[in-house]
Amino acid sequence: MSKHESRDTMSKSKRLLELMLTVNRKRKFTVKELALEFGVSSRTILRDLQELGELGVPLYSEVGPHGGYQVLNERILPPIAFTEEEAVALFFACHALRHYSYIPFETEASSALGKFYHYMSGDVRDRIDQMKNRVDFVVPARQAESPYLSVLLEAAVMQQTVRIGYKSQDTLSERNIQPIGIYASSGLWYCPAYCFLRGGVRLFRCDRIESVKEGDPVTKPLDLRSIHLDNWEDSFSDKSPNTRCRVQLSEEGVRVCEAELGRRGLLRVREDGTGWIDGDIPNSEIPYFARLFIGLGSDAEVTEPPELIECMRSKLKELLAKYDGQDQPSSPRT
Amino acid sequence: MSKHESRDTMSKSKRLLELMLTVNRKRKFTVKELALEFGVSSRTILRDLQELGELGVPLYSEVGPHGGYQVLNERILPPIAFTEEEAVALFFACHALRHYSYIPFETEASSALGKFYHYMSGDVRDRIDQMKNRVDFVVPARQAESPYLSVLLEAAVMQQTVRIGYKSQDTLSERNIQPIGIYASSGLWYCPAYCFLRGGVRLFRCDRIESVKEGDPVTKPLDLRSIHLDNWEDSFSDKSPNTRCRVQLSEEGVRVCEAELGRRGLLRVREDGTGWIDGDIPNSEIPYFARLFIGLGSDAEVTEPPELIECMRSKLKELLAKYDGQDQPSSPRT
DNA sequence: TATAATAGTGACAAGTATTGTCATAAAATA
DNA sequence: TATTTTATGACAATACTTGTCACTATTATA
Repeated sequence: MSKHESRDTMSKSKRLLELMLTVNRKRKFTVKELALEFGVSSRTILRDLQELGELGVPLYSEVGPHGGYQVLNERILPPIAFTEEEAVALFFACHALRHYSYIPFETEASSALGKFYHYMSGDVRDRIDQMKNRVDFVVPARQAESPYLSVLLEAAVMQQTVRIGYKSQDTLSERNIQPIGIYASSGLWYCPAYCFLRGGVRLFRCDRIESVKEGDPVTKPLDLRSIHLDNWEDSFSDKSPNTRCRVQLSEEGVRVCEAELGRRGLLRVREDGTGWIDGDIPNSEIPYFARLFIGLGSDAEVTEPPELIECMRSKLKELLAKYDGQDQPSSPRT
Repeated sequence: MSKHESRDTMSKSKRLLELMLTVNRKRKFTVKELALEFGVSSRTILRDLQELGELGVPLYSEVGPHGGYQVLNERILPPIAFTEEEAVALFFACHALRHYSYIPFETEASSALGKFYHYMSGDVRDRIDQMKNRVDFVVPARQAESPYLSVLLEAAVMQQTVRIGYKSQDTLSERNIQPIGIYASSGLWYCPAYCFLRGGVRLFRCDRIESVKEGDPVTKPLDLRSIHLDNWEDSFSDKSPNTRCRVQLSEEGVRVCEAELGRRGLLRVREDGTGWIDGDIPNSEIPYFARLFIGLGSDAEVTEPPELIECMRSKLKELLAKYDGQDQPSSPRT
């Protein structure tokens, strides 16, 4: 049963196009195979393949048993109809990626970008040239080193465990984890993962991962296929002791908190743009929140918990002591 | 002089491919025109065009003088060879755009994304499916409204002036500006522009632009073609009174400051990851910097200017008063 | 080493598709 | 109405495509 309409009465041009799609679907194939599928002789397929090669499809062949044709490395995308707006959007999406010094794809997107650009028709290209340095998506310039992104992503996709060396507050520890995924936020890469050391889901900062080895063969991977970036937080932070936290926020406060803890689902926003935080936070994060709300100044008003307020108070005192009654630093750095 | 090699001895298949490119370059054309260009008869071109139509190129024709063929709306990109890695990178670049609720392109990138996805061969698609919710580029979730992005961008590209209503610190003012470009940073859109009211380059936050009208016909556009996103800061902040600012930063402090003021060129980084700030800041921004460095706590150590330290001190005292000796808010909000 | 599987080339005849020409129609425009 | 343009049909000449056959070369494997 042929998937293609009337493959027996197909014109050469159409056959070539279909052939292009077919050889890209199956990367490896023999002449006879295609001849049967298309209902033409092997000789014809051979001629067609040669023509495809001249047209730019990178074909490679090997003779002998288990030999055959292969599409080298690259795939040909069939002709795609893009509107001008779409092409432009696509271009700038890729363009934005150039800000990331570390991305989990081995090939740089810039080569794809170049091809795209090269094949676009004249006036779209002109438009892009004009817009090129008039619109941008900025991410923080210098980013912490994260050389293991592709390994972590691969492990997440393949449901495998890896053994990482992780530096948290000057403590270097080694543990088996099974990554759930990776994401970039404010210039840093994060990796939520099941941690076999702690027996639960934890969030790791990729720049603090100092080494990645193959997973311990003893620790069997779990089935975490149903846990991914959109829902991993449900399985997170249920273990450590929590405290209820409530904070009133001004419009500006809402904006900052969205940037900082958008993914945690603690934040509620009123219609007028102001909002509040109400939810449980792990005790271990109290210092982090204290710093956040101090930075917000009058745009945040913490009402709970007392521990957080106390922590803020002590930090404030410390800072005040540092800057009070002096215009020179108390302990200059080297 | 034909751009194409041996157009007179071209096989039909090749001619069709070239034709596809040609009709997409010139969006409007007549049959006779193409016949001459390709060195074949009009009848042949007519037949070819019909075939192109059947192959999916959206052609439209009108008879009569000034009639002719048109490619409707969409462009066909010629077949492009992408490596698997490239295709994946391209996909995720577009995927990342979905976080932006406001982008300056009228068409959503998602439609381009859909087409891309649709035409990709099976196993690349599988790979993308598996990676889809395992890797992400996060930008702050809810973003301030910025409905005028495309107008501003258009004005920047076209070197035109626009008249905006701008809200800065509760003051609503109207002024003519000539946009230099737009960029997104930490969830907000910014628009550097020449401000005819202030007579210099200023930075505007797009969510504070309340209205955009056509530029005043009296204010003639300047030639700002040589000024764009990569260099506009050179023409910026030379007018307002500045003060030298010096701050020592820990590793963490460097990271935050890079995110906040990466584009200003004030920041220097040492090899060990720590760094310092040394440069002129406008006096008007002292409150902003005060808040920033208070938020950084012990990760920042301000040494200059005294005004900034004084500002921080007063803010600290205010905050301390707010949170001192109370566990309930002093003035609960409604 | 022999065998089978595979690509690759060349020649040729039969068949098929492509092309140009001519005729004609229809629509739009000036 | 004359002109420009798309659009369609018929037909013959030509060019291309295809299958078959014969043959070579390479490689893995029995």
